[in-house]
Amino acid sequence: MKYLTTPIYYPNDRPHIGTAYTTLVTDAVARYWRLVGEDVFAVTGVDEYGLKIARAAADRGLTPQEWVDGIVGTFQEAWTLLDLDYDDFIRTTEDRHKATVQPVLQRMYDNGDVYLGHYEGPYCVACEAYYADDELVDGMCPVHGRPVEIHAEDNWFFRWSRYTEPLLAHIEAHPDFIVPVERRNEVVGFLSQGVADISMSRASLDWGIPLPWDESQVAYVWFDALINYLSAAGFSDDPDRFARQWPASVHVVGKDILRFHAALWPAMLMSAGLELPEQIAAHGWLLVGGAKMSKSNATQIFPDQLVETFGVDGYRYHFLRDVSFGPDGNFSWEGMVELYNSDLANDFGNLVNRTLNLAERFRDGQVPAVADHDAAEERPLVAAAAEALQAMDLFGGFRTRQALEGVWRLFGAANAFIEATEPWHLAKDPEQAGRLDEVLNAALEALRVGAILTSPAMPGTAETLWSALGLPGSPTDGPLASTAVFGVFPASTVTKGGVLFPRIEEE
RNA sequence: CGCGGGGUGGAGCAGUCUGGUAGCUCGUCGGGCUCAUAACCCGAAGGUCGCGGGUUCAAAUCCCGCCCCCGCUACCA
Repeated sequence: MKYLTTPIYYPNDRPHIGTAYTTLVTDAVARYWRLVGEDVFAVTGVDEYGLKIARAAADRGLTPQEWVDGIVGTFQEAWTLLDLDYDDFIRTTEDRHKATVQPVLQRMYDNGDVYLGHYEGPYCVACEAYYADDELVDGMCPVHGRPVEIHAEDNWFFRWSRYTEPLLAHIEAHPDFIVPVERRNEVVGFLSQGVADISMSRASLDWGIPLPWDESQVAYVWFDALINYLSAAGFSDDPDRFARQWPASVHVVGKDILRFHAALWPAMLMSAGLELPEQIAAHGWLLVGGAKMSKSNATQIFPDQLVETFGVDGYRYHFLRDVSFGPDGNFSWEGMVELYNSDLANDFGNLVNRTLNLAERFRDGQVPAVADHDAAEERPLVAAAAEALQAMDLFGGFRTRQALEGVWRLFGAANAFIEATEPWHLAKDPEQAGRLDEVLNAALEALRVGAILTSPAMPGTAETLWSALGLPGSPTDGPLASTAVFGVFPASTVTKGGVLFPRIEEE
């Protein structure tokens, strides 16, 4: 059982390519596990409580619920646009979530990890937030440059400090708990400095989930948001499923929320007496022009702007292939065009086109099955297929880039194979008819395997290719280990169809 | 200040944890092919792996020091 999660996103704007990246990687990895034959449950959703949502709604004269109801659809539409599949979409305003948060927080309370404390400090009315003294700029709010007021409120605090050592021990004992390793080091460094207890409630806000022991306060957003992973696993409404599904296999997150997931969330779970997730996988940012995307500088890019030109699978391939999971990645239009033309139009698309064209032109689309593929010229192709299959394992470790590089080596081998065997010459010699059949069959077989191996990254294209090859079923039927092995392409009727990835010519 | 990340042929990156002929994509140059989306295949040139020291038979990789860039404040994955 593989239970994968994305963060639940803050629905105060439509998702940009960074938000989409997290969801895309999770989707591709989930598809990989399904292809392997694993039972998979993948969840995404939205985080609807908190100050910022309340403010955004108030700015528009709406209730928070009205506001989030209106915007949550833009997330689901974006995920649909990108062919991102999920088994559940959780909203923190749902009853099942409240029914999870309250008992979990109560367990933390009962465990003696919660106490009433006093929160006092500089407060910016415009931000509706407290600041630390050293965050102020000349005594003013760092955001608004306005004077701050000293506010005070009594809040409930979580004894985060109590879990510093147990967390470090857990990380030590589980090397893959936080990946990649540089992110793990970051968390270890953070914890080693010692953590302070953290305020877990807000008295001044009513847009949230009330604490069960003090209904005058609502849970601070992170203390309700993180618990979504339990809610979605069926904690409150499906105990049987919860028993199978928890702990989560992996929480996929961006590096900015790593600490909450790798340091706070496990502490909460320890306090509540629940198992820790097996892994937190944190990726870097997509930079634009070498800098973090920002709304204020209008450098945010949205998926639909790219899908228009590159198509859904062009989009998916680009981010899975061009970006390494751990470090920050640079996005540029020019780079995307280059990769698309090189990998999709030239290597893969053209291979499909030329292979199907050969089959149609010389065999009317009817290529017979042949005995086997042990001719000397076939061997590199067969080997490349086996290596590509092996490379797929890298998906499990989020190394989508390396996995796809491996798959592309199969396409390279197939292009070289066609070059080496020269079927267009074989076709001119009637005595070579049998050899031509073998060659075409092997080339088609490479495409069949390729369709399966590309399906986690490019599900639509994989299906299209599968149909063009005249094959029954679906490339995702799996399990991978038995379907994606080089054999003898079955007798079928292949049809050339249209060009999969038309070249993009820049003006 | 401190914490974290990064500095690898023209461009973008991998490799660093687990030292051992420096790898990939694009670009450039030369050749081949003509089934194909001016695509494909083969070959070549091009790097003192930020700088200086150290450990080692051997360092991009481990250790020490230094320089430069980015994040740690906002929108925000």
